[in-house]
Amino acid sequence: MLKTCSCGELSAQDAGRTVTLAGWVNRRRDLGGLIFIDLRDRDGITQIVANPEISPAAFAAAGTVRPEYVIRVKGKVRLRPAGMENPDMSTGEIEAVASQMTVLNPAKTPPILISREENEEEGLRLRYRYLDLRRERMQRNMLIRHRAVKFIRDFLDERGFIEIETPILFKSTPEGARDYLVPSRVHPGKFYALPQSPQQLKQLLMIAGYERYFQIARCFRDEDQRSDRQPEFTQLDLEMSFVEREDILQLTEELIIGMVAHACEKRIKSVPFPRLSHADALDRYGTDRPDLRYDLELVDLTTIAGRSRFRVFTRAQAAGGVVKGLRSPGCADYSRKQMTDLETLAKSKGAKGLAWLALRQDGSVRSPIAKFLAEPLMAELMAAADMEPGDLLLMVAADREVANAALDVLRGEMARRLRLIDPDEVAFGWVIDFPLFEWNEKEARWDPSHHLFTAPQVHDIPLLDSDPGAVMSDQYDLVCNGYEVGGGSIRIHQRQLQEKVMSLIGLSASSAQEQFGHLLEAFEFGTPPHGGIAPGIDRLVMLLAGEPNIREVIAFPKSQSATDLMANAPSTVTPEQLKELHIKLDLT
RNA sequence: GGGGGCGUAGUGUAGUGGUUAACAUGCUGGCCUGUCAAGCCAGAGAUCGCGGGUUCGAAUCCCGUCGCUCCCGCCA
Repeated sequence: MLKTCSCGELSAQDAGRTVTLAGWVNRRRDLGGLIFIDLRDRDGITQIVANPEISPAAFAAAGTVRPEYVIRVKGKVRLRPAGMENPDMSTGEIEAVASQMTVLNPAKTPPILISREENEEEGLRLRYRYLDLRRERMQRNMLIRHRAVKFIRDFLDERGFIEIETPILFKSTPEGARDYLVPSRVHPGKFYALPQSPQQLKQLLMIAGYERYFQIARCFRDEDQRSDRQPEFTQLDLEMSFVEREDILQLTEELIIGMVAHACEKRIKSVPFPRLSHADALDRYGTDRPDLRYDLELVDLTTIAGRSRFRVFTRAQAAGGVVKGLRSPGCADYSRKQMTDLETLAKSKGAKGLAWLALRQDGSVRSPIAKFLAEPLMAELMAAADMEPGDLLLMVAADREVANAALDVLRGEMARRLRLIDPDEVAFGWVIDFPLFEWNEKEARWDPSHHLFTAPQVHDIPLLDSDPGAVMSDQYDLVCNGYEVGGGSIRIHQRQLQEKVMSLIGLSASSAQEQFGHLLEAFEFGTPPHGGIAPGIDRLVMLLAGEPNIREVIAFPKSQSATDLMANAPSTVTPEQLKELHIKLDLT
């Protein structure tokens, strides 16, 4: 090794040792007759002093180095002179006095400063990702990610799970998201698909008798990006045989609790994780992935509001829609501009407008729709929303979906404005009892609300024939801070039931056979009841690290248009490559 | 596919039709033996994303286009 110890490990106890350090010049402070260098490696920073009276050669070398030069320094560790300690540095009690200094490699002035963040355009950080990754923030995030994954592996290993790799080149199935395709050279006109998840493979591993499987699995989906979505992402994919829902929830909960304690400084708000049904989540929070860090629940005001003379309310009710409200404590004095901002937010989710009613401290009411509300009705509305003097009630009248979406975003906005969010806290919860199907208006058929391998709850199986929309599934989602961070289910393990679900979602017997024949066949060779879950590693680590998007916890993420700005991928290939793959381009 | 925001020295910003495009930071040089966002002095550094148009005159107005980003659609 070119170094005897790291820049982060030295402390007062090392005083007197002669050490060799190697790393990057973080900063240099040239005082003329004395030069200080903050030497950085992955482990930390140690201050180097170059003094011409101790080593003229090292002092001369120190004069030539610049930020990001890679250097090697031999020197004696000593306590800093009294009063010169730096309490802001973990190594601030000591410094290394250079007796030798070698430049291992000089560096051009980097386009971004490593030692400080300047809120650069993200494209620039991605183009020079190897420099961005040198920064403290990214090194910290990579470390949190490593610790989280290491904990997962150790935890599951102790519980008898084994990690098994599954293919990256697999089979396309038009269900679900768009596939990334890989052309086959030896089979002209045929394609592999990159897995959207190892779902089928892990079920086949259960059929194969492995009972407890997991994988830190890369998944690929060719859909448009969001701040919490990348074209390739990582899941903890796990599956168990002979389990019921409760077994998976318990195991996952224990895993997450340990991981949080192990990987970061966050506290978990509630243990055990609160559970709510899918229907409850929508009623109370307007979303199936509620942010449980704060209360602010929605109230359904449809029946009261429907008796008002306000046409927007009565029409919504008549059309089968809802009027739902959100009490905003202490916001009765909101200005017109503040109200307009909230209305703009509501409209961004499809609401036609935002009705509101403020109960002033003196008991008087301020509301643009006051003239449509008789006094007793107004009192009823306020009572239903638990209004106290000083509160503001925001109301959206629309179909249920739009009202929920608008109030969900308003709820988040009010929580920020009212500072109800503790940044050191993460709030996990379970959403359970999902409907097995959602009605697809456009295609006039049932879609699986999770995926087509999800088992219906046993007592609802008879409803598959009579009322598919009422069938509840054994699906469960893990949510955290308003993100879906994992989803799973008990799976179907019988061919007949699987075929029934396939036919209900409009899959013909022939295409079911073509796409899933291997799985259907396997079901007939002794398939144990099984189930599992797939927590999203990127989103979890993002929340543990307190980052606003998953790119900050991925070493080499893609841009929103799915490009790699550093390597410049995707890129063109040679005509020869295309010919081998039997591909002709049509770029019209 | 659609909507919003952003694009000006290496970096972050200011600059809403009129001299030589400003400030901070970084960079280069000089001075400086206890700095740690070191300090002081001097200096270099911008075809204002790109293309077209309007105008006597465009960083600024208009059209197009590219890139980054946020959102909708999409994401079993």
